[in-house]
Amino acid sequence: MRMSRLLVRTLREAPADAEVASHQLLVRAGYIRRLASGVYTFLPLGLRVLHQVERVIREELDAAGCQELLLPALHPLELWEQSGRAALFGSDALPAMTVDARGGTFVLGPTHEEVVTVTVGAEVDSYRQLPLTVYQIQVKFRDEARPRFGLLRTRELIMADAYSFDVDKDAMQFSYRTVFDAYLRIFGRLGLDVTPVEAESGAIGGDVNHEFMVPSAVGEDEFVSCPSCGYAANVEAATRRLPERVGGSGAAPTDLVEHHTPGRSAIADVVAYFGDDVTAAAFLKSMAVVDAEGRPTLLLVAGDREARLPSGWRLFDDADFSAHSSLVKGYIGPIGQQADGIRVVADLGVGRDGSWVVGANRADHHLGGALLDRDFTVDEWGSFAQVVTGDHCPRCGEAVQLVRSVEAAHTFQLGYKYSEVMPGSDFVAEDGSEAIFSMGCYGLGVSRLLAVLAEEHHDDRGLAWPTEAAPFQIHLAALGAGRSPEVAEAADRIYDQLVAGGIEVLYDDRDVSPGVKFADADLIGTPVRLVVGAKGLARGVVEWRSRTSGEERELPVDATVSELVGS
RNA sequence: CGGGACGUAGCGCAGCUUGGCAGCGCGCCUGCUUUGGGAGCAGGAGGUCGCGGGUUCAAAUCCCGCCGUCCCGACCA
Repeated sequence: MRMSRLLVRTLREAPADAEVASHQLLVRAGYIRRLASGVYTFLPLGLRVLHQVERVIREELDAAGCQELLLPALHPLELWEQSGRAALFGSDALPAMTVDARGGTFVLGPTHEEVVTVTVGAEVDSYRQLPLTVYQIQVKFRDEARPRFGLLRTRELIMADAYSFDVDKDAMQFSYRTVFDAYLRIFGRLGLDVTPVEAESGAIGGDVNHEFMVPSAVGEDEFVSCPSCGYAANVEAATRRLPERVGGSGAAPTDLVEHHTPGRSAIADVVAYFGDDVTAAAFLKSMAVVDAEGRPTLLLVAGDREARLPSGWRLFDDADFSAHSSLVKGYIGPIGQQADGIRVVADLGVGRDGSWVVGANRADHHLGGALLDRDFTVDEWGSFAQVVTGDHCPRCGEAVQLVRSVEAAHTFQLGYKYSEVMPGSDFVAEDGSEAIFSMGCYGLGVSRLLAVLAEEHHDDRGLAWPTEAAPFQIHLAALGAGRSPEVAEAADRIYDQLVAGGIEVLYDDRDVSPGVKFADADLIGTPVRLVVGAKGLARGVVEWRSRTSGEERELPVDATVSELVGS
């Protein structure tokens, strides 16, 4: 590609709406442009990187035995009603993406489990056709409340999503592992340091699932990592263990004392009421929730910890509160809850010795001196506090640390979640009985990967793409070609021969000063820069330079092409 | 959805407090000179000052409403 013809304009300054390095550089180097908040155009350079990433994905998924297809981006709303997710997505997200057209109401597809299940279900009638894993690379739409950081969090995004169909759970787990491994190879080839972590499944559903995390300061996720045993889990799913108890505190039992605490329902406010002698750790945070089975539950966590709501649990809404008069919003406490049919579950940390300050279940009042087992009881113990750095690994007990990261992919063992609700998911099993698919699904954020790659591979001068993702392999710059026919002739010849040799070359044939060419080459970030100039030509060489390492070599003019094409 | 900030030429910004000819740098066009790390000189084009309303002799500037954009939080398939 001759740069004089390429649709690219590099910017010396980043636009004011770009906050993080990846966003600034992708815009400055002319890869992307914003059309609306969270909606981006891929200019030719950006599209080339996108195609490179897609190529790696296709090669690895194809090699793993997956088949590519393309599902519609527009889904009949009925499909979402059949799966029950139209309601699950709530009152705003899905309706915001519905389109009324002649022929019905459609949804701008946010994800494709429903469509793929009915599609494959219509084609597969026998176990002989299984196992089967299909994938697509497709645009998805999400009613993103807050688009952020350029391509990292958008309302329209490109995703590679695979779906496996198997005869039973064991076979599904084998397929899961196959795609899982393919994803690891994809990230490896793209030069990304990825950690698979245990995660919550959210609205996709299913049992076992993993997020593929790339550690990054701009990440919106955090995962818990154990340097000792390798345990890794999203903070939303991570659990901890308490160290062995060495003995009771010996603290004397205290009396239950009522305190008048009007308007102080937040822990920090109550702590302020008590002053310096009591810390947040002495308060019992009591949250009214509905657990995954729909049971009204009181969740207890020490006041200095954040609670972690397991998947499927939700906070009380106003209707729940009016149905349970024993729970007074803002002044909830555990005392006597079982009598009102409320199950009490507590984080392990609540098992410590000593007294607690608790809500009095009476407006504007708290109780001090509450003791476990004397004043309140716990029906079930677990790890319900959000894990923090220094907590103990649930597997090996060593101290864990938190790692900020970007979620690059998410894989799920769905099992029968979709096949039992979507029509056509049945097939005849080997023994002649009727069975339904055991499924897995695997999403990889393709457009987001551009941001992650740019974030991880850049310096203060610009981007520095890994070879597999680079828009071009070689950036060829001719210096002063306008006043030196020899330079122009040599550069043209090298360009033609490199292209003939199958190498993707960006040829800077523009009539601009050397400084501009060097600066643009650094900004655009092609792995190798070749410079043809009068200086080098006089000594019979062209200059080779690595964008990432800065290494420089001189190649004989006549051997340049053969050396580069050969390697 | 809650909190905050911003909106002036393609990009980055000043001007607004105290109302009075719409500016600067980069980029763009023409010419000449220059040419190994974002060149110099000369000339030029480009604006509904986000939109609507109000106050005023006069509004980029003051007031009201709306829209858009970014940041923090909530949410996140």
